[in-house]
Amino acid sequence: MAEKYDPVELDSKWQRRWEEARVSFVDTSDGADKFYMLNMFPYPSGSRLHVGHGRNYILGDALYRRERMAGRRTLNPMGWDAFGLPAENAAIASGVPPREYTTGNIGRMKEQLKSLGLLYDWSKELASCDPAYYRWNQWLFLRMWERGLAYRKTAPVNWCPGCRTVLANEQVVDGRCERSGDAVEIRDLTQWFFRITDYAERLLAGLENLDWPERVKVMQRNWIGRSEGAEVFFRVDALVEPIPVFTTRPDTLFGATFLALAPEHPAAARLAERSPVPADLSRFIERIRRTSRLERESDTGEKEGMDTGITALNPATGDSIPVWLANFVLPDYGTGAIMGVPAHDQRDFEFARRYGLPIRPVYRTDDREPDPEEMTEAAPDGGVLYGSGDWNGTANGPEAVRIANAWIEAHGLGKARVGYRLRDWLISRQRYWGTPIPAVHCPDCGVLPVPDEELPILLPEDVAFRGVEGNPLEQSEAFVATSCPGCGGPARRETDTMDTFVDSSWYYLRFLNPGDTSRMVDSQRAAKWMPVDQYVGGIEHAILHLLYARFICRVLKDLGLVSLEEPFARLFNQGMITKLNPATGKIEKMSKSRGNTVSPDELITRFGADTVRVYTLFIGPPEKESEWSEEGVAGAWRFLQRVHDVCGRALAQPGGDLPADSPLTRFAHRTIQRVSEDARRFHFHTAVAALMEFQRALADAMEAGGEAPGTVRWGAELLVRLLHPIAPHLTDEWWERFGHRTFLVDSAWPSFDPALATTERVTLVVQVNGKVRGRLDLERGAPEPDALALARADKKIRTWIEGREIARTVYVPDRLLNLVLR
RNA sequence: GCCGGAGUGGUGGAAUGGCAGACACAGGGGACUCAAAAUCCCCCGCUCGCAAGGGCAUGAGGGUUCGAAUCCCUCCUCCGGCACCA
Repeated sequence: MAEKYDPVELDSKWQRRWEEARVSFVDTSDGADKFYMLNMFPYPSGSRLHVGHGRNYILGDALYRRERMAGRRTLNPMGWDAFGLPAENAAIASGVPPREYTTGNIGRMKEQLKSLGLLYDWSKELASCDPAYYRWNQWLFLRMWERGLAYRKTAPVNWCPGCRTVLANEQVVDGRCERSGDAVEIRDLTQWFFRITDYAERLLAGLENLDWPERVKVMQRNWIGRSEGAEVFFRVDALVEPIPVFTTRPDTLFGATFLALAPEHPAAARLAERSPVPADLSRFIERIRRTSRLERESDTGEKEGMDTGITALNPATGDSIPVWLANFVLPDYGTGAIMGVPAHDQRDFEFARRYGLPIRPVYRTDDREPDPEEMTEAAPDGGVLYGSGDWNGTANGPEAVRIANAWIEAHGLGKARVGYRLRDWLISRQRYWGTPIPAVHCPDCGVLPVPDEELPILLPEDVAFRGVEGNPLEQSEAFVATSCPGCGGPARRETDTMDTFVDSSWYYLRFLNPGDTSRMVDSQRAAKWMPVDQYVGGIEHAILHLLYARFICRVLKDLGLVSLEEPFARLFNQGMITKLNPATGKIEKMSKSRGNTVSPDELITRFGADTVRVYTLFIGPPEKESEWSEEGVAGAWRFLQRVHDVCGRALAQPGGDLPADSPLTRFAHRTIQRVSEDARRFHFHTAVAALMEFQRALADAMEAGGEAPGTVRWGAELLVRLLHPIAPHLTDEWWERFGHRTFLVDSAWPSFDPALATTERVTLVVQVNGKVRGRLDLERGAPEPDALALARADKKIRTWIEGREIARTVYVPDRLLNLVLR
């Protein structure tokens, strides 16, 4: 009987050995056979990892080990997305300084990752809160500023009263702060932005050839939200300059019966002044502006507006049309002003009906002109243009838009234009724990960039958090007081810090030269190692992080630092782990706040890391969500016990030569094929199933005897090799006991002989009229006549075909014979 | 509302045009044991039948095909994303 399987001892033994041998170290100055594998770097939170987090890392490590065994020089680095609000909130709650808090969390989290047997190249570890890292955020910011890609503007912004900071649009979910859940207010503040909209077209085009999940690409496409149309100028009484309007339907220009501006529109206040009812309009503007984003968005049905009493000119018809202010016109999309075409736009229709504005159809079908009086909703697309001058008779569609655009341009009334839903990236945060923005405010010279030589602008560490209102950096006179880089006079530093998504938008490059003090990116190493070949992380980053990273990579390309636009060649999003929430009685995503977490720590102590890994990978297809089961863990444990046991018995067998052809060797080759294909698709759950079957076959063969000497031993060694990416500790142990002196990650992934990955005999399914009526055992590759003869002779099948004519046979060799009667 | 994805035993799931339910979990039975634990073996979709065997079954309905969980159409449900985007 083999000795007891003691996983805890094996865990510590092999984790120590791997670390001592620096088994995961990669020299990135050499790019030969490179494979860059990357898990999204985590935020080092104060709570322990649960098995839901574990899935991401275990999957990554299995892929990494498998890629190593396939012979690639695989880089698998890890770092820390270490800036962010929780550390600052902890400082406010408990007084622990953010750096101390963060450093402590990193230490604990690193130990936890190691306890799962994950092999990261820790020599490249980085943390975004390290000045050696964030100084390059500042450097990048300055380069972007020089190029007009970073700029300041006063804008109505999303303000989270709970976090006391501005949020990006992406961080507002259902009108609430994605982090704290507070209702978001609208405030006017001067903020720093990155001009991501300049890159909208390139970001959209780049999606085409990415090997990414389709759903993520679709989400990004929708987020960028490209639409083709035209910008048309409307002359307005009482204003000198015309109001530009963006429309995707320039072909309906003759049907525009009113103009509507967002209350936030720059011209709205001036229109109010010159209107017959200035006070009413001012109140309306104020009321809409103060409305929180939540209310304005939840208010989907209520379209509200106010007539300015001023008129504009429809440039196509020459008619006077009223100018309104309306709450459904968004200030930050298009031009913040629309032409209202009630006959052909549902929103405009509802607005026109509510306020009695004229409705003028411009498309008709089959000689029937729609009667505005009878319309209950905007007309559906279709028909041909009428009442539209030269455009009359054109069918609804792209051609009509083309004709309209040409006419508008020819008459100098506007131009064809592409609009995007995407808005510029607001990067200012009125918080402490982030990268200081390297700008200086001088009373004489204005806002000036910090000279490169002064970088990094260090975050002061002696700042008070408890009982402090506003941005803590403003409290630090030592930080704020400086001299102007222009005139040398007294000046004040910018106290906003950068959104932490800036940190995570280029860290994948920094793993190639983490300690480099002379430059942000090592272009030569980047040329050798980029792109990341396989990126693994949660679907929750489908838009934010992944879009920003693709943007910054393009900026770095334009700066000449890298030569590629797409940083992540392949992306994989693992599904969440769910579990019953005792509070709600529902199956929900595992999270600390829901109180339904399972800690890997206890499981590792009881069963060892390999059991946690096997079960996590076995639980289901990794791209889907899966429910955690305590009982399932025990099943994984039993499997590893059996592997241990079968290896123990195989050790007593003679080792040696490649075994001869036998049922077991054929099953083994088939298993290599299955596991290899499954691993390529990340389907470790079916790979584990195949290995469970193989383990059983091996044990049965041992029991039965009859295999040639050496075959069983060879099979056990094969089992250990195939199982290594999934259960590394147990398998490295047995690899050593079997007399090998290498680590399994440094051994070759087994290859199979296609001729042996099949059985010699096959079970042929015999169908009669498509229904299974029997099975035949015959030699692989048997010709159809042989199979047919056997089928006719079969007693069971005969009863089904007796006395009837076979009209047709369908024969799929080695699989199926279908007899179609009559 | 629009755009994606999914729906298979008691449960997680397998099979992506060719034997539906691999592999597990739970459950039932048995072996070993003084006993228990552990371990091992057998059974395990529904239904008719003593049995041999038959019928039904992959959310619902229809279609294509010799053959459909898989492809197509309509509908239902659930999950995710977006949502006055002009």
